[in-house]
Amino acid sequence: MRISALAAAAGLPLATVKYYLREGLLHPGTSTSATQATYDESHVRRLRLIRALTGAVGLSVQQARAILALVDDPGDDLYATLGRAVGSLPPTAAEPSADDPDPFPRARAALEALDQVYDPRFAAVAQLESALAAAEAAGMPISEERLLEYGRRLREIAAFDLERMPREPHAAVEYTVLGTALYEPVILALRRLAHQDAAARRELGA
Amino acid sequence: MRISALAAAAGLPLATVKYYLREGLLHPGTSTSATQATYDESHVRRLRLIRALTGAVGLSVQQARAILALVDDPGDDLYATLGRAVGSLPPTAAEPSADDPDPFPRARAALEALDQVYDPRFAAVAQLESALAAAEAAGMPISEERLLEYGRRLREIAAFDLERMPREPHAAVEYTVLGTALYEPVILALRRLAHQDAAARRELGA
DNA sequence: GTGATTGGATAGTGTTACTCTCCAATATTA
DNA sequence: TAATATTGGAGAGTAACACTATCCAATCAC
Repeated sequence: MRISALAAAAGLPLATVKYYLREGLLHPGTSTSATQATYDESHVRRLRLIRALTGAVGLSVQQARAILALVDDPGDDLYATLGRAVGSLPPTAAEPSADDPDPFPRARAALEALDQVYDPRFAAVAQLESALAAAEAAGMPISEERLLEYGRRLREIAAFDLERMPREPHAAVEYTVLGTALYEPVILALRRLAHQDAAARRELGA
Repeated sequence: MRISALAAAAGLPLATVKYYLREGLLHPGTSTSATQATYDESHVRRLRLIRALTGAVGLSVQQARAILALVDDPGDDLYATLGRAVGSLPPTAAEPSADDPDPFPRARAALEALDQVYDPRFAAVAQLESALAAAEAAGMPISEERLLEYGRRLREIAAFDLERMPREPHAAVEYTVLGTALYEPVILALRRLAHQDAAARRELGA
C-alpha cells in the first residue's frame, strides 16, 4: 500500500498523514526506493488509534505522541508506566514547588479518607488537587461525603477494569494505558446521561 | 474596588481581566466617570469561577461563556437547561446528518441495555456515540458487560448528585450545570487514582 | 516518453487565549 | 496646582497548535 492508499483507507487527507509521519505519531513505511515506501495494516490501525486519541479523547498531538510512545515501548513496571501515562493525559496540573512540605493537602486528605495510597509523585494526585481546588474556588467545594461516595463507586469501576486486564505484560500495558484514556469520555457521557435520565424521570413523575 | 485592585484580588494580570470583560465573561463594573468604574466581590467570585472552568475543567473561553450564560439566565425547565449545558461542554461531537434514521446506534443500544431514556436530541447521546465509536476504532470496543457495570455505578453517582440538588430553582440550575462541569475532573482523577491504588496493591501483594 | 505520484521539506493558514501598546480622560499625590 | 499615575476602551501583536498547501527532484505506470 502506498501513502495515498493509506490515507484513503484511513479516511484522512494525505497531507494529514504526512503530518503525523513527520510528528512521529505514525511509524514510517518500508522504503522501496528514494521516493517510494509501502505501508500496511498496522499503519491503518495506528491512524485509527491516533484519531481516537486526538478526537474523542481530546488529546493534543503532543499528548497522543507521549501515550503512543508508552504503548509502543513500555517499561517492565506496570505501576510506573501507568503513572507516566496518566502524567501525559490532560488536565495537566502545575508542578508543585519542590520545597513545599504538603503540596497537595486536599488530595492527601481525600485519599486518606478513602484509605487509598497517597503518592505525591503520581500525576493524578496533582490533578485531583487542582480539581478540588477549582471546585472550591468556584464556590462548590466537594464535601467529604460526596468524595467518599464518588471514590467508592470509582473504585468499583477500577476493580472491574483490573479484573479484565490481560495477563501478558505488553497487552496489559496497552489495555491499561488505552483503557484509561479511551474509556474516560464514555464515563463522562454516561454520567451526563444518568443525570438527564434522573431529571427526565423526576419531571415526568412529579 | 477599581480594575487593578480586582485583578490583584483575583491574582490575574490586568490585561486578562480586560480580556474577559471584552469577551463578555465578566459583567462590567459600575461606571463612575468616563474613565472609571468600580467592581465588587461578585466580580472576584466570577473571575474565580471563570478560571475554574477554563483551567481545571478545560473549557475554552467560548464554552465557558456558554455555561456562564446558562447559569446567569436559566430557562424555567431544568431538563432543557441541563441539556443545553451539556451541549456546550466538551467533547463536542459532530452533528448527525438530519435524515439518518438511526444516527447513534451504539449509544441507543447502550441506553436500551441500561434501561435509560434515549433522546437523540440530547448532546450527551452524540458524545457517547463518538466515545464508543472511538474505543471501537482504536481496537478496544466496550463490551456490554462493561457498559452495564459503568452505567450502574454512574447512575448511583448521579442519584447521589440529584438527592443533594437544592430546591430553589435558580440554585438548582447552578448546582446542576456547575456540578456537571466542575466535578468531572474530580471523577476522572479519582478513577485514575483507583487504578493506581489497585495496581500498587497488586504489585505489593503479589 | 510523458504525465502522475512519491517522499521530504518548507511555508502558509486559521484559531485560540491571551498580552501589549496606545490614547485621552480622569485620579492621586507632592 | 502641577506632575505623575491609572483608567476604560480599542486595536494590534504574539505564541502555540493542528493542520494544509506548495514545491521539488526522483521515480512509477502506461
